[in-house]
Amino acid sequence: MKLTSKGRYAVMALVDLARFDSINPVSLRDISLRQGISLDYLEQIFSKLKKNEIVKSIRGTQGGYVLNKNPNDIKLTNIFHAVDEKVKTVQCNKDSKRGCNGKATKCITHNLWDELEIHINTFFENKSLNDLLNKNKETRV
Amino acid sequence: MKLTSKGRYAVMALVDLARFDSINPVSLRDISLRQGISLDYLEQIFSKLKKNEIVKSIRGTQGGYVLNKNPNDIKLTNIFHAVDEKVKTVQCNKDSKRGCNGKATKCITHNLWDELEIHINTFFENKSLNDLLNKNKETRV
DNA sequence: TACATACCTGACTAAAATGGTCAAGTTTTG
DNA sequence: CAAAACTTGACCATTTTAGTCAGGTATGTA
Repeated sequence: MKLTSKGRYAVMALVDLARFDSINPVSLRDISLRQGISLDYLEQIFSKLKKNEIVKSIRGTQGGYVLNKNPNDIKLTNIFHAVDEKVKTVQCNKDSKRGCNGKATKCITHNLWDELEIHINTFFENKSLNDLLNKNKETRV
Repeated sequence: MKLTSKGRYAVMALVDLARFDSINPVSLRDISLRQGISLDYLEQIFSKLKKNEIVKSIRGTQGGYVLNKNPNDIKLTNIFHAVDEKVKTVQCNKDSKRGCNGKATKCITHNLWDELEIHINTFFENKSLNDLLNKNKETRV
C-alpha cells in the first residue's frame, strides 16, 4: 500500500501555503519552486482543493491562494478526500448487499480489512494542518 | 492508498489453510475453489510464502501446503513482506544521505509520512494469523 | 510401472492507475 | 493593455497490477 503523490503533494503544498500570512495570497508558482512540484500538476490539485472549500483563490496579478479555514479545522482526512486519495483495503463493493467476490457470504478476512481501514483513517482524522505547522517549527530549532 | 490483491489474497489463503489440521496438507486447488482465487495466481503467491518459510509444501497425490510455524508466530508483517506488499508513504530514497526530491533538506512533511508508516506497520506487527482465526470463530457463532 | 494429482517456474499481457504535460483560455491589477 | 495568475480539459507515456498460459517435475496410489 502506498500513498500517491497527489495526496502527498496536496499536503506539502498546504503546509507551505499555511506558513505564510493568510492575508497575502500565495501563488502556485512560488509553491512550485519551493516544493519542487510541477506547476501544471499543482493547478490540478488546487482546483480540487478549491471545490472542497479548503482554499480560496484570488485572481489577477498578486493573486494566488489562501486558506479558507482555520488550520486547526483542516484535517488530513479533508485534504485527502478533496484530492480523491482514499484508503481502500477491500475490492468488494460496500454498497451491495452481497458479500465479497460476488459470493453470498462476507470474505473470511473482511473484518480485518475493515479494522485496518479504520486504523488508518483514525490517523488522518486526528491530524490537522496546524499540527504539522507546529511540528515543523519544533524541528526547525 | 490501497491494499493490493496479492497481499489480500495471501492473508485470505493462509487463514483458509490454517483452519484445517496442519497435519493434512491443503491443496491450492481447494483454496482456489473456496476463496475464489485463480489457481495460477495462488501458485505465484505460495511460491513466495514458501521461500519465506511461512509454509511447507508436500508434493505428489494428497499433497499440498502446511503452515511452517505456529499461527501465533505468523504476523501480518511477515506475510506482507513475503509477497512484497510494502507500506510506502514517501518517494524519497531512504538510503541516500540527501533529503527528499534531490534537495539538500528533508521535505516539509517528511516526519508526517514517517509517522504514518509507523502507524500502519504497528497494526501489521500486532496481528497474527491466530488472531484472525479466533476472530473468525467468534463471528461464526 | 503408469498415471493422476499437485507442486514449480518463468514468460507473457491486457487493463488500470499514476504522474504528469500541453494548450488554450479568463480575470484582474498596475 | 500587458503581465501575472487562476481555470479548464484533453492528452499521454510509463509503471503497476492482476492475472493467464505453457510448460515442466515430483510423488503417492492402483
